[in-house]
Amino acid sequence: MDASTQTCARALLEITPAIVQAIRVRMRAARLHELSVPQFRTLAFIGRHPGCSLSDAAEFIGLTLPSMSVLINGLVEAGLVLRQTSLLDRRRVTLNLTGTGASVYAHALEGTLAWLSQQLEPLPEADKQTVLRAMEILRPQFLTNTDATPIVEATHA
Amino acid sequence: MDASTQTCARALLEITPAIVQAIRVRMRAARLHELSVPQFRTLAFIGRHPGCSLSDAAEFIGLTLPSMSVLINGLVEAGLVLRQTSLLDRRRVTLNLTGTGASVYAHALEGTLAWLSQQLEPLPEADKQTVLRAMEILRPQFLTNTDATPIVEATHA
DNA sequence: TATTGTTATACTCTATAACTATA
DNA sequence: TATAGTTATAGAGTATAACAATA
Repeated sequence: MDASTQTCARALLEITPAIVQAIRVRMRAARLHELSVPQFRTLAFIGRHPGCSLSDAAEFIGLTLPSMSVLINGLVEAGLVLRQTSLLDRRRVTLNLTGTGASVYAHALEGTLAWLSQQLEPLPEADKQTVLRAMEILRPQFLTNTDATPIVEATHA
Repeated sequence: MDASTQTCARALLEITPAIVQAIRVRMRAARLHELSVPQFRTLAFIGRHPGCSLSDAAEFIGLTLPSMSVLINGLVEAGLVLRQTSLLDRRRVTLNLTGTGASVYAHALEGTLAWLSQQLEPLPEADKQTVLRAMEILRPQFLTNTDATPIVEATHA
């Protein structure tokens, strides 16, 4: 293991949790949309993968199946997600955003992006490009399965 | 707000929570060191700022004072942190790592870094440099007060 | 028998509100 | 009166274990 890898890992371990904590604090403060970070990420995933299963979401988000089941339950009760038994395999569940879910997600995304953009705005253009490239580099290392889910039974009610 | 800022913000919002979730899962799986991500970050902060107060830690980590009080309580009970009343201002509390705390932190850091390095190792050298530079760019935007705490009453028992 | 998901239970994390002690 | 911290209480998030339904 070379030195640059270690240095890079150490920087990631120090900085990324601070960024996420800042996002969490901000999302909690903005009472407009009552979403936790995992709920937000789950809505995003379902939006990108209409008709996905519970397991798909759990694997992508990094939660156990029971935890995701509970999380989804909350989103269903809040009217943001539609959960239906799959017609092809009655063991499976089919997840879609409701109209409300899509708009709540869009609203939360907009608000969080606006705040995050404010934080980044003072940076020189070159720095923003560097950050963007870094994220693109890291994406495949940490986001598995981004587009592997078959799009079936999408209703997007 | 220009487009590159928005794009950059969107990428950060998508990728960093996934990285942190992966770190969380990994830290939980490695039962060697029973530390949550906030506990780990708090130990790191106290290690870098011996003799810091509860408020210092709370502000840096991004928790409320009661939440940090509870978190510290857990670390004290686990024998990782020494909490003493300040001699200069008896309202304040002075935090230091115990010997156990320092070694538990070092061990957790080592284990997590080893895993994280494995994830990064396949990347080309140039990409690692880009990621490292991105983290250095983001550090001052999201890590307040990194070195502002006066180092007093450090015992490091 | 294997797979998908849910329920039961418990523990951690975190917040707000109310309080104590010190300045 | 203001500040530093704790305690009380409650709610959300997550895990493991046990279960039910379907393939």
